[in-house]
Amino acid sequence: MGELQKPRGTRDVLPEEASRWRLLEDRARQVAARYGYGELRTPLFEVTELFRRGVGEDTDIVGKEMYTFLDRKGRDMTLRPEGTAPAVRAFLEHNLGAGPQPVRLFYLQPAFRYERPEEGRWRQHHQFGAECFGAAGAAADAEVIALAVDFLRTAGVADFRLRLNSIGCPACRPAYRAALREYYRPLLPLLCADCQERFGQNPLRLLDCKVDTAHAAGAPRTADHLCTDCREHLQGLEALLARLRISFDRDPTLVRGLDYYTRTVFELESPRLGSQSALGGGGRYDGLVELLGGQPTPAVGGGVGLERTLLALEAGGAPAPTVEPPQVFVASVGEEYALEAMGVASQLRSAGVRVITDPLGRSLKAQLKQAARAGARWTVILGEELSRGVLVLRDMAAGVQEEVPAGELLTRIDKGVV
RNA sequence: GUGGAUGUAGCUCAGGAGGUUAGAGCACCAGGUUGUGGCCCUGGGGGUCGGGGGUUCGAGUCCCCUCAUUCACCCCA
Repeated sequence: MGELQKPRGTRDVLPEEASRWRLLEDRARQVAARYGYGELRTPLFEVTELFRRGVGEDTDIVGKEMYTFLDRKGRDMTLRPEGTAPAVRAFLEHNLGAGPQPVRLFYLQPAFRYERPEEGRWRQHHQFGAECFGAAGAAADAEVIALAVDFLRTAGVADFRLRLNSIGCPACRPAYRAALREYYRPLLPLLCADCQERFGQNPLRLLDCKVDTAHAAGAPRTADHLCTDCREHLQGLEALLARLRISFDRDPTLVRGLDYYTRTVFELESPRLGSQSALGGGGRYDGLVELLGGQPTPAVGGGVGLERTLLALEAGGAPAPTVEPPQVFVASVGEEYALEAMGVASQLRSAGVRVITDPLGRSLKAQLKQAARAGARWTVILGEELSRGVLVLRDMAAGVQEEVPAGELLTRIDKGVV
């Protein structure tokens, strides 16, 4: 390795892999269109304050994972670590709340988090996300979840699990939080160091402690402490998912690390991915729009990680899509015909044919080898017969060739290639 | 951020408990065919042995540091 390497936790996508990416992105756009979501493109960076307020000061993302820098005028900026806060900002900045509701937006974009990289977790990753503003009912939750599930299915991910929970709302969460504290207080000395901290800051996250699941198992359950509205919302969502034939597991320990969620939270996970198993996730965030300065607006959203989707596809043995090979290789015999080759190639390209030539002045033998390797259906050979106005057209698969008048080349190829 | 593993050609890997010019297969290039590919034969180009420092007469091989990857934790996409 040289001294100049890509930054830690980032990846290069070479042509072969890029075709996988294009396919996946196409699928994402198709699915978004089928659900009526319009594409949103926001800047790669935002003022840091947006994430501090939007994502939450106590979260891991804001606390230790942001790529933050001062610009030349000393303004505090951050590479976007997630998509929801910028979407809300754009929703407000363009006053989308004034138009027809709900407002449905999707994005296909990178996000940046300063974490320790490993397989499945990178410092720059890409998300397909969807946000729905202005719909308070469970139908919107179901729609966003269905969209994410639909995307994974359309992409070809064979098996994944949907986990679902409700973490309540400002009306019922305080009481639940208090109940949790009451339960955990006597256990406090037994908890892991992280959990001792969580106890004070965000007791809900005590639930997804993996160090000691025994404690969480006996803890008060969210479902038993939801207010009537939240309980009905969750029941409504479950009924809708059942109607959509989307199976799910209720998981009372599912909390998620972002502060803005209310009621519904969900995660999609793959059994094939090892420790970074979440393919996607999301939830409802009814308080966020107001928190960022707008009118109270219910909203729900979610995202799916593209890298992890690709990993799950490969783990599931999905075949790699092929790069489109050239249709024609134009070969020439000797330097004197190299110019002619460029001309013929140019003419074919104007007609929309995918053509390559040999820029290295190699032997005909080597050129045919290149043609075969590149997967060209035809090889055009230019040599002395050009003086008679003909060239040689070789069918690479069949291994046969014939002389063709130069003027008929395009029609011959068209017939064969189409 | 914590703990562990790994790091030799483009790729997959050999290099017995330090010893002379670091190897193989595949890939790449050329020749065998003065104008013809996929097979075969012959030859060739490629390596700061991840990087730096140290021990030693001598280090790919031992020690330290560092970088990268990877496994788990943490967290999430």
